Amino acid sequence: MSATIKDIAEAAGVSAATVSRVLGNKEGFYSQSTATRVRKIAASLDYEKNTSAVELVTQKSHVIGVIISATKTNFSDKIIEGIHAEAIRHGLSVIMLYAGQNDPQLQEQALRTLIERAVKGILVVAIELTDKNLALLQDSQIPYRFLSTSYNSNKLPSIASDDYQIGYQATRHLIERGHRKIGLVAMDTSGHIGQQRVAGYRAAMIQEALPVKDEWVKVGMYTYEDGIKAMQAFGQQPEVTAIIGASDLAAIGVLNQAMQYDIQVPKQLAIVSIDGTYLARIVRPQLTTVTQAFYEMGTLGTQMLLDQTQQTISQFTPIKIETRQST
Amino acid sequence: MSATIKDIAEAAGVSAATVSRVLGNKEGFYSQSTATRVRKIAASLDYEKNTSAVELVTQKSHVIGVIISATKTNFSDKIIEGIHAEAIRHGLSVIMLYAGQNDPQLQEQALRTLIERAVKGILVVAIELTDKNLALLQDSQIPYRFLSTSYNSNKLPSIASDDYQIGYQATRHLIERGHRKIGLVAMDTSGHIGQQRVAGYRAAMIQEALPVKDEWVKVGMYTYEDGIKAMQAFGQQPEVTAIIGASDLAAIGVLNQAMQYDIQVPKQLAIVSIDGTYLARIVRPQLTTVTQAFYEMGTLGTQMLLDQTQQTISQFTPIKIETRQST
DNA sequence: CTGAAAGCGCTTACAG
DNA sequence: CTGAAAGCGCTTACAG
Repeated sequence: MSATIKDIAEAAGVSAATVSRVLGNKEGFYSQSTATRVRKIAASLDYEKNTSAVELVTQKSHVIGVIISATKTNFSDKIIEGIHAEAIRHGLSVIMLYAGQNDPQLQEQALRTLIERAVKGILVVAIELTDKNLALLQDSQIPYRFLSTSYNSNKLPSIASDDYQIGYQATRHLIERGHRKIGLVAMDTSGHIGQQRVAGYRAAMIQEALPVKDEWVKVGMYTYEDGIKAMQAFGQQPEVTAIIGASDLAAIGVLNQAMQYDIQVPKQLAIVSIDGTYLARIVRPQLTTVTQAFYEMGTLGTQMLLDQTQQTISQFTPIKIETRQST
Repeated sequence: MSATIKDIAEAAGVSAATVSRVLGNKEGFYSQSTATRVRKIAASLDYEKNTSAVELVTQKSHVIGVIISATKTNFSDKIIEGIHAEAIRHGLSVIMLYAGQNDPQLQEQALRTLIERAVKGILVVAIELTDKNLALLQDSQIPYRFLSTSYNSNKLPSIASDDYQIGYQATRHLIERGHRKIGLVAMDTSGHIGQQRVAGYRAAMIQEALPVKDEWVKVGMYTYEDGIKAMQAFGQQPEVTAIIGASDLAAIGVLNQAMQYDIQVPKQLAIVSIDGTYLARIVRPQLTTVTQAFYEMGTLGTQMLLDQTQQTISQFTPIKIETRQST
C-alpha cells in the first residue's frame, strides 16, 4: 500500500539503512547530496513512517496513556488540556481511554490496552483503581501517576490538591465572614478526597469551638443533583447560614434550589464551591470558589511522569480562594 | 523485560506458533490440554502481547484517531463520549489529539501522528482542515469522517446537524411567540455552519415578510464573551425583543448581560440558545434550546467510519427545540 | 559516509 | 493438532 523505506532505497539507489539514517536525521551518518535526494523521493512517494515498526525495533514508545472517568466532572477538561500541552512539548502523543468510575472491568481493559501498547507512561485521572488493577499497573513496570486522586494516603505518586486544606480554607473563609453554622454538601466520604475535606472542615470548626451537627454534612457524588437534594434536605428554613458545595456543579444545585425556595444568596445563605471552573463565573450570583490548579496538575503530572528521578514523589498543586458574589 | 511469546513457548515445551494460536484463540488449531497449559504459563509470566508487533505483522490497527479542537466548546465532550462508547463496542481504542482551531501546523502534526500509526479511521471533530491538510488526510487512504462540521458543502463525509434548520427553527419558535425583531448573536459567519444558520434565520424571517436589519446579526466565535459583547452592543434598550445565541455559552453571555441591564428574561427579551448541553438547564432562567444530538454524532460517526460501504455518505443527526423558561 | 545483516515480537500459509 | 520458516518495516552495531 503505502511506500516503505525499501521503495525509497530502491528509487534512490541506496540501501534501506541509509534511508533510515537520513529520515531519522542521524547527522554525520550521511552526505548532504544523498540526504536531499532521499528526502525528495520520500516526499514524492508520500512516505509516512510506520510507527509500529519503529516502536517494535526501538523498544520504546512515544505515547503516554491517560485513563479518565466516563462520568467525568467538568474539571478533567483542564487537566487533559494540560497533559496535551506538555505532551506536545515533548513530541509525544496521547492516547486516552475512558473507564467508568467504579467499573473494575473497564479499568482493566483500559490498563491492558495501554500496557500492551507499551506506552511511555500512564496517567490516571480522577479514578481510584481497585487493588487488583493497581497491581496490574505496577507489575507492568510502566511509570504511572495519579492526577487529582490523592488516594491510599499518598503512598502512590500523585499530583493533586491538598484536600484537607480545601475543606479547611473554605470553612475559614465562611467563619471569617461571621458564619457559625456551616453545611458541607455532596461530598463522597467513601473516598480519600471527601474524607480529607470533611476533616479540614471539622478542624476549622473545632478551632473556633463551633459545633458540627451530623446533618450538616450531606454526602453525595459531587453532582448537580446531589446539590439540589442536599438543599431540599436542609429545607426552606435551613438551620445553616452557609453551605460548601463539593464541586461547582453541586454548589450550583444548592444555589438553584435555594432560589427556588426564595432564599437570598448570599444574604440569607452564603455558598462556597470547590473547583473554580468557568461554571462558577457564568451563574448569577457568581460563586465564591476554592479554585484548584487543574491545568497545572496536567502539565506538572506529565513532567514528573517523564522525569525518571521524580517517579515516586507526590506533590500538591496550589489552591486559592476566589471571592465572588455568593459570600 | 516483559515476557514474550518465545518465553512461554520454551516454558511450555511447544513452538511460538502454537502459543500464538492459543493466545489468539484460533480455535481448532490447538488441543485443549496445550491450551490450558499455555494459558497458565502466560498468566504466571504476566505476559502482555506487544501491540506494535501485532500491528506490524497483521498490517492493521485497532485504534481510531480523533482530532479535536483545543479551544473546544463544551459540546465536544458528548461527541467524544459517543465515540468511545462505540469504539469499546467494537473492541477498539481511541487515540485523541488536540489541534488548534486554526493552526495548520498543529493540524498537520496531529494528522501525521495518526497516519504514521496507520489507524483504522480518523474522526475530525468540530475542526475545519486547511486544503493542504485535507489533501494529506485523503492521500493517506485512511477512512475519515467529519463530525459537527458540515463544511465544504457536504462534499466530504460528515455527521452533523442541519445548520440551516437550526437557524430556521430557532427563528420560527420565536416568531410563533409573537416576536418580529429578532437578533442572532456570536455566530462565526466565516464558516459554513454560521452561514447556514444565518441563511435559515433569514429564510424564516422572509417567509413572514419580516425585515432583518444588518445590526441584528452580530458575528463572533460562539463564546461566552461574544454573547456579552453582543448584548452590550444591543444596549440597555435593545431594538430586538428576542435573541438567538450561537451556543449555550454565548446565550448565557447574552442572558447575564441582559440581567446586568435589568432587562427581564423572557418578559422583555426572549433568548434561544443553540446546542442544548446541560449548561442550558443549570442557569436561571433555564434556556430554551435548539438541542443537537451530540452523543449520536459520536456513535453514528464511528459506526459509519467503520462501515466500508457507507464511507462517502453524509448524514444529519436530528435536532429538537426544548422549550424552557427563557422564551 | 555507506551497506549487509541481524533482530524487534508476532502471525500465518505451508507441510506434515 | 503442531512446527519450521518467512516476513511485517524499521534501526543499529559492525565492518569497511
